[in-house]
Amino acid sequence: MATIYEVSKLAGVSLATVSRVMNNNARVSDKTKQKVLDAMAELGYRPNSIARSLASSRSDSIGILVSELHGPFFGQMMAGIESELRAAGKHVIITTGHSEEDKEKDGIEFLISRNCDAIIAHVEAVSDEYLIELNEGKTPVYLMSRFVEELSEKCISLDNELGGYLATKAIIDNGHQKIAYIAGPQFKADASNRLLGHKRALKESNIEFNEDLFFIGDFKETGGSDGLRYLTKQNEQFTALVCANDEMASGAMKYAREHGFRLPEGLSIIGFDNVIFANYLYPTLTTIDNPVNSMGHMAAKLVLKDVYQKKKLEIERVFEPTLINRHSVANHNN
Amino acid sequence: MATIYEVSKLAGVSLATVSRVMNNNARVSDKTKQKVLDAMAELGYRPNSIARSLASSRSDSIGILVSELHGPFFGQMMAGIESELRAAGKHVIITTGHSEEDKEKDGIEFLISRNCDAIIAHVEAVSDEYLIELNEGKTPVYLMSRFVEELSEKCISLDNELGGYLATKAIIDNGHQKIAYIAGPQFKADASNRLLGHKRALKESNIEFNEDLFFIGDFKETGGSDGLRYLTKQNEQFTALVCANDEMASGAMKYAREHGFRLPEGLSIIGFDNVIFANYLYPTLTTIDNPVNSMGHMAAKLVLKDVYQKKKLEIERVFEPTLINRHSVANHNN
DNA sequence: TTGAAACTTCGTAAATGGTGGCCATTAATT
DNA sequence: AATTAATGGCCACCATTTACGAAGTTTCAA
Repeated sequence: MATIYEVSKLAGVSLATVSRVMNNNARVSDKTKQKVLDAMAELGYRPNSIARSLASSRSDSIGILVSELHGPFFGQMMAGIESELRAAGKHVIITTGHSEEDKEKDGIEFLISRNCDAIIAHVEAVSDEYLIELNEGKTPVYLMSRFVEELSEKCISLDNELGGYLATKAIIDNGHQKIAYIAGPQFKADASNRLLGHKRALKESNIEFNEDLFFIGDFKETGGSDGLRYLTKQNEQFTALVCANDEMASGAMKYAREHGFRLPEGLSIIGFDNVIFANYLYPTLTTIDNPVNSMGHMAAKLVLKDVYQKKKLEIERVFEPTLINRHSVANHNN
Repeated sequence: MATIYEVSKLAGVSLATVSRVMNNNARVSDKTKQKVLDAMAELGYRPNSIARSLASSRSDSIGILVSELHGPFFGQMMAGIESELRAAGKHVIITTGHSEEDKEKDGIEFLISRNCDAIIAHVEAVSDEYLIELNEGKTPVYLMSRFVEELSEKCISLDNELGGYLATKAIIDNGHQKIAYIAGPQFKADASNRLLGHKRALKESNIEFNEDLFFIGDFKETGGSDGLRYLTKQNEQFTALVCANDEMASGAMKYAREHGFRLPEGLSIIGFDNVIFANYLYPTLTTIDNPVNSMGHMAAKLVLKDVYQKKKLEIERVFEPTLINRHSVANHNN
């Protein structure tokens, strides 16, 4: 690969001038500029971004840490971040944390060691303290779907409590009283906040929270099927099932259909997240919209504003979930 | 952040010795080694992988280029690659090409400029010639889901023609004769090969390919719904619809249900890819399994073998698709 | 017992491919 | 002639790797 040195030689200018042309941060006459560009083209020169980054301690790349690379949730999130940043000429370096503390830390340290200009992380296993300390380092860290008081300026989050409330409220408004709940892993803040919202909605309608109608799943399809199997064995009737995410809802729907429930007449189900395929399930899934893609865009904008000094960007840090009515909830009123 | 220099000072040894301890590629006495390790721990030292990469022109990271970050297909692919590489202590840098030539090239050049030790790319828009030339550079490039004769050693691909054949064959075996086809964008090799397979199956059963029962979609849900709308307006009867991927199949199913088709009695639909949610559609989607996750693992193994000299890995370069029978195809025999 | 060969262990310094500050030089403008 | 714009030339610097070679230590045959 050609180096800047060869370019300068071919163009008959100095190293500094080539660097100036590349970064166009200093005045260079059009004529010399053209000579340099021609030389670059002729040599097929591509700046070595590693060397560049080492010398300037910038990298024009942003690290992203997600729990998993697959699944509709993270896909939408990454896509949102990437498209916004790419439009601004920045690149993205993605790695995973698998919701395990060690791996999350490892991933973050990798991103830091790659001189990322900023990190956007969706972390679930590391502590708030760790994140606070991390933020004192030279690489700013932004958090997706997590709210840490001390870092409130750097969090893009969803009001999960409100979402949990809206889901259960929608069920209650349709006349249900016996309501089961399949939660997500409680160490995840999203999951525990959704549960809080669920409890608030119950309380507001004077429905008692019933431990026998409660199951903690894994946020995957199996969590939904396992959960529903467990719940049906508790000798407690219920007409509706609130699932803490759509994947568990789809698992529950499948299990329900295979075990003779009529949907939604026999069992109403509501999900959370409004992932793409919620609209393709049968019956189409009533759920709570989680605007992850927009949140990804917003996180990227926040980085552009803070780190790259793009001034006039409007930042919105807390997103509100909304109810998406489809056909998986039956009306039991009248 | 502490540097190697500070570590060497604290440990009372030279820079080189610290480097040796880090890479343990040269003999260092246990005593000095311990001193160095202690100093590292005390300073919380983390090697700067950028500097390291510049000096050694290795990076222990592999570039991945996918078309999109979202969607079940790429998610599974990335996850497969990443988990295999991570287990080997390598990191992954992901970027996107959006199926556009410029962006794909840009992405590849970014990865090269980041000193990736290898690139695993799922590219659709760039030409074979470009890829061949690319491979003469110092960064080896591996191709996912694409077969280029000259680079056959570096391609992990699916026999899409066979898959296309199997799908249509399955439909024909169920007694269908009037078969519509919604293809993917024909500049994508996957899509055009699947179509070839479809035509082969038709020919084998002496069914003529009918232009009025053919639509080119975008590989997304809209492609399926738009396609089915178009097809129903052609005044040609058909009892089965072959879709070149599951997402279009789901779009078609939705459109069909909304327009009064009974599934699968009124219209049989088969997909391709066997993405996660195919199993959650209603009716569950009969489709062709595309083992992307395994292919991702295999691509990673290939890199480990070629680039990092892990010898005893078994490599399988061409994967065979298989038919997954579920409930979206009705039997019209007898 | 001894001394040279062989091997360990570790330091020095160059190299990696750029950035960016400073000052000097040259050319164009006023 | 003085000012200003457009370069060139130099050099320190970024954090690390790695050839080279200099000590120090072992081994072993004479």
